[in-house]
Amino acid sequence: MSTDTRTSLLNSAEAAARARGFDGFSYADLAEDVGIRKASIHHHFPTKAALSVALMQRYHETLASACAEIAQQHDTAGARLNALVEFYRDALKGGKSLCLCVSFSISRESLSAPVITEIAAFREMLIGWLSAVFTEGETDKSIADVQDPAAEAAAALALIEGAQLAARAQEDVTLFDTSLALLRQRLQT
Amino acid sequence: MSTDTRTSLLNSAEAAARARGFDGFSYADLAEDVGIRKASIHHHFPTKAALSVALMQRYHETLASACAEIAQQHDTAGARLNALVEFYRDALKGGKSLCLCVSFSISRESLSAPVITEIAAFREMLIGWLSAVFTEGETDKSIADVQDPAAEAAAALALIEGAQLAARAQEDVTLFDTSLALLRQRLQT
DNA sequence: AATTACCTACCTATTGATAGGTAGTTATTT
DNA sequence: AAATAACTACCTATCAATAGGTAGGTAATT
Repeated sequence: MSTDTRTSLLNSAEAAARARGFDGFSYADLAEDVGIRKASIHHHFPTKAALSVALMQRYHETLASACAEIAQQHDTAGARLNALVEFYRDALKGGKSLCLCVSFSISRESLSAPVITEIAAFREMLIGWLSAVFTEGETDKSIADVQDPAAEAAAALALIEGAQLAARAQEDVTLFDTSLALLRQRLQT
Repeated sequence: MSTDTRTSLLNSAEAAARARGFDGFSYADLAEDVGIRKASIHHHFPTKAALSVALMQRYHETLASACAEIAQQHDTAGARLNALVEFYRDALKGGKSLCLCVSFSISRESLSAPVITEIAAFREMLIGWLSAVFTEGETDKSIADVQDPAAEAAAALALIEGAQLAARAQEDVTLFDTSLALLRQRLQT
């Protein structure tokens, strides 16, 4: 069975939002991309606000799963953090796309309350995961010079998202790598 | 003499762009804010593209001046980097505003070529300044554990911009401070 | 006489959203 | 088994609001 329309719409909207931001894509864009009429999108998502909530929720779930899978596939903290960095690097799509959370944050004033709540929940999930990784990295010595895990987690997330932004600013993935060189150096994979 | 209209327009546009992104403000918004008619804006800036170029150029100059002033007012590298961090913290406006370069980067596809060039120039200026600061911090020992200055500069910029983004995502300045705690710890001010 | 800085009045294209209709499928009743 | 009812997934046509931009005029300054 091919992808159902609802999923196709979410896929198209996610790609558009991550490439152009919340105010940078329209129902007309999605309609053309998916191959149905603009008005028909409202059958699946009554408003753009509802669409963005669904988008953010799915993104949250996807990343929570990805984190869980990473934790399962790698047995040292250094390898896990490295895998998350790789995940974010792939998400860049060569400097053309950002983390959905980042591109939504810029248009914060255009977002509905549930989306804002969902963004906070997403960030807390990631910070929590990173915090656990740093705690573990201190124990298993697979991350060098670990300070307070909570501070490390907040800094790591800011660094990764900032590195994505650097790459996006000039559409050049190598800027992501340059920005993350020092963090990667600390990791034993 | 009160501020001339052109400057008022730039001020209003800069605040709007930093709070809502490039696609998040319109000539109608500016007109209302500044107190002239929408069509009159075209007298000062023929197109939105021209306005955004002027915006980015002025921003570049402002920050270059700010960096120069910081270098003049502080005599250790640690104090200088700390001052830049403070500058970016103030620019946050309590988590409601971002660095213009950051909010423009998200809407990269909506921007004209000259703006993209200007963004690159702006980033190179800042990276250069930071690089010099780290080199100096290694010499005067006012920044702890300095690795390769170029890598440190790229990481510091990503971290600062990422920290801004964290604060913007939840409209909470303390997230900026949490993200930057480890960097600040390294600085002797 | 030009130039500057605004104005009114308008234009076209696009935005998200609505109303109302039509096939085709599924479930319920007779 | 046939008829009815409801639902799903789309459609066309249209809406008011807003987008950036243009034409042409006016009043003041240089």
